[in-house]
Amino acid sequence: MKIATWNINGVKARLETALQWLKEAQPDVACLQEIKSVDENFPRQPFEDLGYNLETHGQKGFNGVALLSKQPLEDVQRGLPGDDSDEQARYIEAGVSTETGYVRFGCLYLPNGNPLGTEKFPYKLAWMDRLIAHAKSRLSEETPFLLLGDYNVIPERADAAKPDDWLEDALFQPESRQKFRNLLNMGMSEIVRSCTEAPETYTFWDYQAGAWQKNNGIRIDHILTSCEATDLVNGCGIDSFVRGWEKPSDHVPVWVDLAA
DNA sequence: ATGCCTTGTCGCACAAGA
Repeated sequence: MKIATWNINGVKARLETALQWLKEAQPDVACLQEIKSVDENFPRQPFEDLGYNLETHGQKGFNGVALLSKQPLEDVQRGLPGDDSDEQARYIEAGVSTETGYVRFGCLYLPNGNPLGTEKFPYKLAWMDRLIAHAKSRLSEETPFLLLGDYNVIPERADAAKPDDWLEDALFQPESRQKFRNLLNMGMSEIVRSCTEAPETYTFWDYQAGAWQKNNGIRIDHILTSCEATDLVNGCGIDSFVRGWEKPSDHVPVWVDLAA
């Protein structure tokens, strides 16, 4: 099965682009971020017409995540545990039954954290602590589990075309990168890096200053897998061609193919 | 050094993104 993640930057603005990509890429599961829609206004019908089951966790104007799946979505969980006062819609999790068992996946939109010096950066770090705690709980189940999404973290210098431009940015702070590594040190695998060592592998290009044309990108959309999920990985990819389409998102889809 | 674009909200500009 093919599981993809994509920050679409607005489901209404991206509707035709998203449908076109789904028809071409044919993911079994798609994790969408930044839907920027409340649940009741999400354009469900065109996705359902393509054969997808759909679960959303939205809010007005900003953020918002959604899951699409050709198989029924089971045990849907909205919101990241650990802070009942957090009203930002940034996490949704569910599972699907396959011929070989059960695969569970979390779709995340990790806080940006900029600008530094405001309450936004500690919110990002606290959110990452909650993600680490939740991952620890899920990993203890010793079943195939994936965390896919827009992490808003540049893990290494090689993950930015111009790493020095990001030194004062929340995406590349030592604290952000350390907490990302904490997830890996718990035993999760970062799939794209383990599938390819190709240089200039990015998932985001700013709309401004011709970043796409200059390939001035960063790699911030990631797929992390539990050991049990890592064992199932057949391959992965980045659909960077979507960035060259009309009316693109500034992010592109990233996917993993599982023997499940 | 700043803005460069884009989206959504709602108003005819602004916040937020990264």
